[in-house]
Amino acid sequence: VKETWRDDDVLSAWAAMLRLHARLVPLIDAELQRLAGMPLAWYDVLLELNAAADKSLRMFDLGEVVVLSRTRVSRVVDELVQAGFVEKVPNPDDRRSAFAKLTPAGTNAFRRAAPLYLELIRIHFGSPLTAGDAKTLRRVLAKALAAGPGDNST
Amino acid sequence: VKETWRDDDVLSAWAAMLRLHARLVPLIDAELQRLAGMPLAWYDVLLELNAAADKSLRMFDLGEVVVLSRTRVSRVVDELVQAGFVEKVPNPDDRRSAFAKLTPAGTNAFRRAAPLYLELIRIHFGSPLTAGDAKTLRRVLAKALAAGPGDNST
DNA sequence: AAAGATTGATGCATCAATCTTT
DNA sequence: AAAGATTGATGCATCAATCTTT
Repeated sequence: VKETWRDDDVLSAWAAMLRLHARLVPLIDAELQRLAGMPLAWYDVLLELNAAADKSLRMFDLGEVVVLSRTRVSRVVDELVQAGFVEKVPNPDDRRSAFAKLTPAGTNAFRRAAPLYLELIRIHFGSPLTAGDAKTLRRVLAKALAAGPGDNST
Repeated sequence: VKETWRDDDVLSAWAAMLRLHARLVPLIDAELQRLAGMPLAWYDVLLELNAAADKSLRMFDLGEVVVLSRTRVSRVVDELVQAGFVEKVPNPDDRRSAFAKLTPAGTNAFRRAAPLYLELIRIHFGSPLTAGDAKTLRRVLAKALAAGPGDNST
């Protein structure tokens, strides 16, 4: 194995990421629940739908873009439909599939939650970092991420 | 709120971390299971016990140091006792508490698993990164982590 | 009463099976 | 048969209650 970096750095970075994630995700989730009345999974779906053309996405595509398993997306969208934030729209071009589409209530809920979410990330994740740290972190994590699928493990 | 960094960078870094974690952790866990016959949670506990003085740690301290909830530690250590990798040792100084201690079999299991684990981290996490990337990532994540508890949210 | 730890009950995420349409 | 999606069953993680010792 040819190595271009020291093992220690890669390993420590990995360990630090695991610990940081384990601390921050439950914290942010609980705080978002408290302040905005919705879990992180809801926010994630609302965010992606809000950014999408026509505020709607096929269930399949939503599964690709969101940090949830494709199966989980079905459950979460169900919850959001119950809450009145999303509606299911049949796809006229392919009747196997369906769109999830943000309702006006869903758009409002997202707009109310967004600044609270941003504030939580700033405080809990961003505040110990300098401008350069944040920029660098973004760049390196994006690079690691880009190497991703197309990944043929095994 | 005084800001020293651009929101975009912090937010993108956060999103990238969520996505990278969501992709890598299940992958590493499955691969470690396949190659070494143990889940990540076992490895984590074995690693910490192996590094500890006398290869043993109070359950409480193990909970602090490991990426698992204190409750979960009880379950995982139970599994490891069943597997013969860990034994429970009463604490003579305080009979409320107990030590988890690595058995010789546990030490061997850890020694066999460690190079496989390292290789998985190198391949899936480290390979897209340069030496500088890894070093920087380590530094910045460690900084974010250090800011952590002592954290008075709410 | 608080610290250290475990455990029954619950809730959440995933897997495999299933359904419909292409 | 494969694509898109859902759902019943299962397995894992957490919460709250509990137990023992300090």
